[in-house]
Amino acid sequence: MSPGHKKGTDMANAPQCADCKRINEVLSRVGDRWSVLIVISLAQYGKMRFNQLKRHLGISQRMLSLTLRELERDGLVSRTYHPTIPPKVEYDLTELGQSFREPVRALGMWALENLSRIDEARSRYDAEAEQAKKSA
Amino acid sequence: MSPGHKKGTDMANAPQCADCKRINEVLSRVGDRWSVLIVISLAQYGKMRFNQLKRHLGISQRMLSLTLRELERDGLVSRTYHPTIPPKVEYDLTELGQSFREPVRALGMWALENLSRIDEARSRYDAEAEQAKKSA
DNA sequence: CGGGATCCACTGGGATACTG
DNA sequence: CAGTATCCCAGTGGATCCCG
Repeated sequence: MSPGHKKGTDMANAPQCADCKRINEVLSRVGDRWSVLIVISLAQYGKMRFNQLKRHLGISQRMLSLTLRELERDGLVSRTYHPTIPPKVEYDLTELGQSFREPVRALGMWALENLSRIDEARSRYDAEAEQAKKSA
Repeated sequence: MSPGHKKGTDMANAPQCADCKRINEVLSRVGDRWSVLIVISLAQYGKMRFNQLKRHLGISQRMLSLTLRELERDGLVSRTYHPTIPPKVEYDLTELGQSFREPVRALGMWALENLSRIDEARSRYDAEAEQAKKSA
């Protein structure tokens, strides 16, 4: 397989619990940043073209192409090629991709709602760490 | 900061849309595999000790320690140190961590339900790719 | 037991440059 | 326009050894 882009952990022979392995497997598939962002974009705007996605996401065309292929392979995204000149390719969510929107949105909403709280916790933590360092 | 573990993309000066940046930021925080798995474990079993988590997840102690610190910093996990001999440290979810369970569970459920469908799509895709290669 | 410090391999991912 | 192919660096993360 091409350079870069290979997912999943193997960790020699991880003796972990079956559930974790399962979930791990799952996250390895659709869990990366770009996949999620692509799905969200398509969900929001419908059919999109390659460069349109590229500009919208601020993703390098390498990662876009790689990730789109994976998503197509996983059956979340459909790719339609129009052999015109210049060529035109449109990407869209499949049924499966659509069904993925909900959980993703839930996670996104939580994140948006709690980002500030996380930031607070961080500064608090960092401040305390700073204190601890001074009294050394 | 210590070796390894730094999240987030910068992509030079990504001209992407604000939403995407925001979501990206969010995913950078609590979006990695280990964070999710740790939260799930704690959610399921309650307070857990270091090596207990380690064994349960099949995670290297380096990543466990790193990830736990991040989670504590982000205010999702609490750390209680018992200065006994031998020492005993317990990790648990905070309120914020608890609230994170729901969206995570939603995602997990979707994944579990659709894993087989993804697998199907994959073999289909791979088979077709194989075909295409033969007629070359 | 609960980590910190090192070392090292692999991979994610950006920057070109080239093709159809 | 829609990619593919290279190159290459930085970050991720496992393995080890060590210490209180």
